[in-house]
Amino acid sequence: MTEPGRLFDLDEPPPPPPDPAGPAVVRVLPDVSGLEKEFDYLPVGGGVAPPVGSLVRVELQRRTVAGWVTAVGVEPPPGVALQPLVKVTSAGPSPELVELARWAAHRWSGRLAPVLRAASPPRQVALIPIPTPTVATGPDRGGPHSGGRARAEAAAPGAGVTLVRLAPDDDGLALVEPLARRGSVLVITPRLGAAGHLAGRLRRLGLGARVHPRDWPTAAARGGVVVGARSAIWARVPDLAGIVVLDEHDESLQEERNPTWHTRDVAVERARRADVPCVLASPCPSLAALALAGDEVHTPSRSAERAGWPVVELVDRRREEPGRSGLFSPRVAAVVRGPGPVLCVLNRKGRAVMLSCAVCGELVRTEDREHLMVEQDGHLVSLATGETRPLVCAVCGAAKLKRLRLGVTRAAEELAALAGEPVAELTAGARPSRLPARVLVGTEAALHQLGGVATVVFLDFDAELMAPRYRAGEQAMALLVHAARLAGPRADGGRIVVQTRTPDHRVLRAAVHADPGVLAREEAVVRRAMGLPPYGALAEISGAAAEALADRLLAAPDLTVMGPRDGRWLIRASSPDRLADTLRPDQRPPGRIRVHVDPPRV
DNA sequence: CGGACAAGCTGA
DNA sequence: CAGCTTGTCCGG
Repeated sequence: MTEPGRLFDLDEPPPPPPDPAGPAVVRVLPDVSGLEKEFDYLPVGGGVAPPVGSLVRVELQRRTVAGWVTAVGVEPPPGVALQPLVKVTSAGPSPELVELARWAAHRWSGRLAPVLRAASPPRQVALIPIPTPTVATGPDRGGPHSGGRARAEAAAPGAGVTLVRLAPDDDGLALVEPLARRGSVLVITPRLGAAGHLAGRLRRLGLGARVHPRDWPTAAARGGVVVGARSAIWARVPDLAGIVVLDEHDESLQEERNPTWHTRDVAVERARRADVPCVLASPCPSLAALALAGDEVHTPSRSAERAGWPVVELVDRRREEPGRSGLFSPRVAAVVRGPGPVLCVLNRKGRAVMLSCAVCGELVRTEDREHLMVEQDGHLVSLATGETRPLVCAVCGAAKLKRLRLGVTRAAEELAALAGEPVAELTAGARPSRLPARVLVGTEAALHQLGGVATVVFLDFDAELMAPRYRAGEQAMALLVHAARLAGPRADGGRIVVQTRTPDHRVLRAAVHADPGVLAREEAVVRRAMGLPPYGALAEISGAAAEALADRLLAAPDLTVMGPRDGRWLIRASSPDRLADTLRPDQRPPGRIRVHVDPPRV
C-alpha cells in the first residue's frame, strides 16, 4: 500500500505514471442477499485501487452497504456516473480465492456472496500486500522440526488427489508433517474442537499451527499449518504446499445453507489450481473421494487396520425364539452386566415402523433387499421404490408379520432392570464431563458427547441400514467408525455390539472384518447402476417456478427429472458440471426457484 | 434486499 | 378519483 505523502527513494520502483484515463475502476459485489449483480466504483479519494478480495463499503441507492472487490481496472458500462468507494474496510480473500469462490458458487448453483463470506476474516484486518512469489520469506514454521519420531510414511505425495484409508485410531497427523516442510498446509477436520486438539499436537511436533478462523490475520500474512473446520478450506495463506482433509467422509464437511459447497470438492479444486497435493483421509472413505482419487486408495496393512478397530460383534435377532420382541437380546443383557462402561445407542432417525416376519424373524424388505416395506391398505409397499406385494414374508412365505416398535424411555427402565443398577439417560445437548453412570442410554447424539466408553451397543441398527437415503450405507458405516473411536482398539478391550436382523448387510460385514473396502466395492456397484453420485449429480428444485423448470428439463435427453414430491423435484445429470450448466440462474424461467445441489438427504 | 414507481382495485 | 395494494424493475 502506498501511504499518502510518502517519498520514494531510488531503490524503490518509480511511482506508476499518471493514467490519462484516470484511476482504475473497481468492481464490487455488494453483500446484499437477493442481489447478484456487481457495480463499478472509483477508488477512495481517486487514489490507488484496493486489491481484489478487499472488503469495502459502497453507496447503493443512498444506503451504505458492505461488499467485496471482485475486479480492478475494469471498463465500466458507458453512460454511468461512477461514485467513489465509501471506504476500504479490511483485507479479504486473495484474488485466487475470489476466483475459487466463483467456481464454487457456480458448481453448487448458488450466490457468490455467502461463499465470499466464508472466505473473509471474522473481523477487520489491515490490508496485506499481495505477496511477491520469489521474494517471499516462506511460512513461519514455528521453530525447528523436532525430528525424534520416525514415521513410516514420511514422503509427501505429489500434486493430485491422494486418498488414504486410516485405521479408526489413527489421527492422520503423519500426513501433515511432510507437506508442512514445503510451505503452508491447510488441515481440515469436521469439527472445530478436533481442530483445536490437532493444532496442539502439531505444536508439540514443532509445527506452528494456527487455528482458523481465529488466527486469520497471522495465517494470511505468514502462513504455516492452518487447522480448522470446513470453512478453513477458504483460509488465505501464502505459499500453499498442500491440503489435508481428515475424516473426509463426515457429513459436516458440507455447508448446510445454500450454496451447499463441500470441503472435499473445494479442496480438490483449490489444490488443482495451485498445483499442490490434496490428501483425503478417512477410516471409511466415501465413494465421492474414491472417484476424485481415480479409484485409487492407499490402505494400511490388514493387520494394522484390524488392530485399530474394536471387536465388532453382531447379535442376530432372527435367531431368537419367536414371540420375543423386547429391545434387548440375551447377549446384550449379558454385555450390560459385564465390564463397563457401556453405552447403548438407540437410533430413532428412521421413524417408519419396521415389520419383521413372525416366523423366521427376517426384516420385510423389497425384492433387492435394499429398502424397507410398510403396510398400506392390506398390502406391503416400499415408500422408496413403490414396489408392492401381498402381506407375506419374501423369505419363508409366512403371512404372519409383526411390528417392531421401540420405546425410548422404556429402554432405560428395562436396561436398569437388566443391569441391576442405575442407568443414565443421555439427551442431546447435555455434555457430561464425567460418565454419570456405568451404563448409559442415548440417541446417536450421545456418541458425540462422550469419551471413555469401552463398549458401544447399537440396539436398533437396522433403522440406520435401511434408512431411505441413498447414502444410508455410508452413513451407517460412519456411525460405526465413530463408535469404534469411542470404544478404542480391540487390544484395549474395545467392543461394538450390533443388534440386527440383517447380519449379512455389506456395512456389517465390512465392520466385522475391519475392512471398509468391502462396503465401498459393493456400494459402488449399486450406486453406479442407479446413476447416483458420484456417478451422476443430483439437485433438488422447489419454489413457485420449479414446475416450469422441471417441465423444461424433462426434454433434455441426458437429464432425469423425478417428482414432484412435496413440491420438490429431483434433477439428475451425468456430472456436476453438466448439472450446474443446466441450472444457471440466467437460464431459469422467471419466478422463485430454490436449488439445492448435492442435497444431503434424498 | 429495499425503494421507486406504475398499474390495478375499491368505495364513495 | 384519492388512497391503497400488488407487482416489477433497478441499483454504479
